[in-house]
Amino acid sequence: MTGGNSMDAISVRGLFRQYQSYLNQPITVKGWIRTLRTSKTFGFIELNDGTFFMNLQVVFGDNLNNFSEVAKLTLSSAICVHGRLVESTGAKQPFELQAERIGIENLASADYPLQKKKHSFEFLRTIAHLRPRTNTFSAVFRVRSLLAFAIHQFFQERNFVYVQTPIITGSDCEGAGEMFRVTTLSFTDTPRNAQGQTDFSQDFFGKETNLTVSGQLNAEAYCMAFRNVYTFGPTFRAENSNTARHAAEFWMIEPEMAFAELADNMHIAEEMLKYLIHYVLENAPEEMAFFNSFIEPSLFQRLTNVLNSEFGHLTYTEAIEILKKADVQFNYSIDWGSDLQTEHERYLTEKVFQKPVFVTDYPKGIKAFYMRLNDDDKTVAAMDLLVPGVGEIIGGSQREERLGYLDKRIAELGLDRKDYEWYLDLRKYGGTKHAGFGLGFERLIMYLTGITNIRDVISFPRTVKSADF
RNA sequence: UCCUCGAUAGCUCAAUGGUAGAGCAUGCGGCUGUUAACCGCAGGGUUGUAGGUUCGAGUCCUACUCGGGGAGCCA
Repeated sequence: MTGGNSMDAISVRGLFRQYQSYLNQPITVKGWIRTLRTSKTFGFIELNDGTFFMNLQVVFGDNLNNFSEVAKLTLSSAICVHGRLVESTGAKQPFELQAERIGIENLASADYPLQKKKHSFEFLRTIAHLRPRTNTFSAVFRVRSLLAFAIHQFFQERNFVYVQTPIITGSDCEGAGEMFRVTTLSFTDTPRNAQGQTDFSQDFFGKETNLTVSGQLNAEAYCMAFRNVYTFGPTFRAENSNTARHAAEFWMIEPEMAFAELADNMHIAEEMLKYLIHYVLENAPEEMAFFNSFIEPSLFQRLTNVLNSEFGHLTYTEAIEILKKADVQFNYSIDWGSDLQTEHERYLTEKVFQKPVFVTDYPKGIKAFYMRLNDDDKTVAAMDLLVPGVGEIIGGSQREERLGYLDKRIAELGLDRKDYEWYLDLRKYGGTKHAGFGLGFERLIMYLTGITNIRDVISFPRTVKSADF
């Protein structure tokens, strides 16, 4: 075989998964030097080939024709090792590669910024192009990849149809936050209409367009054709949010189910979260063990607790009663009608329930227009899933399927009915009960890994005042 | 956007208003089984930026920039 790809080399993952079958065999491995230790006539290399979280220990001696060169290899140099796999006498690994030839593919510059020590997450963010080579980020991004796959698998197993909704949206009616404008108009010579305003009729799409803040409304259209659908894609919010839980660009999963009510919605959300926890524990045991040891010491306990317990349920009104009786001094007052503050949510999920908890039936005044009005005429069939540590990880609702009610709600809020014509059509033509929710993909990763800053679960994070790399 | 803390060597951090240091990393040397190896020596600085106070500023004051934590908004 020609070329230098991994096709003709054994993967470190393969070795770790079944090293017995390679013992005392000659093998070739290609990878990067994570760390190297030498003595006068021998040395050790910890080699990472990208396929596995753990490193392969390579032992080399002065029988190598380029021993002195190898002994001076810098961290992150790329090498090709040919040798024999043997059982290790060291305590920390069951096997090691006794090198017979080491080819040097690239000698890394000595000023390689990652050292054999712990680095702060803040520093690593400044070298986001190199940080995937660290243990932590190697673990985070392999888990992220597995979770993305698991989400598809979860929904596909249940015959949900994956819908790719548009990233550029022409409707300004999604109401989920500030939007990023998409335009080809000149900023120095902006076309104006008779009123002196920007003339978007001359823009690329002939109208004002933005990056999507949610695929939900589009997903509802496909829901009414395929019954159960989900979206999984990037989402953009131009909010000036400076927190560890917000990014300007993030990924969201939005299932939407026809003939479903709020209870079905919560049921699938709980089932999904448990499925995903189970999946990563099963398929990324080394990575999860690393998180449990170095990122959040009680991670396994917490996740096991989630797997083994029923999620809590309470209505917004019940939550208000609990908070009023709470033996805690809150900074924000508790009044029926105002939204729950972070401190309230944390109290509920971390102190009262100590597990994920659904809060349902919020006052209509603090929720979106499309949520289904309850019979009390005061609350809507909304649900937020609060989890310890991260806060709100899921927000969803049963949608208002009754044309008259939706019409009335749009009028009440002073929205322009014209903008919702197609959305109202969905009710006109066979509209059924339906429900769905949005899951923040990064918040999910944070919850399952114990990483506390969203910037550390996105490859190249985009946040306020920061779009490097 | 608000509150709060911070910015000193490549990294992590010290330094009563009075000569800017250490550990790690890097370079060189030593070491026959290491595990963030170990031991010795060396190089490495416009103390975030711009002003100000002072005989003298890393240190005090003002503004700005960037970053951490918290809040709002949300996923």
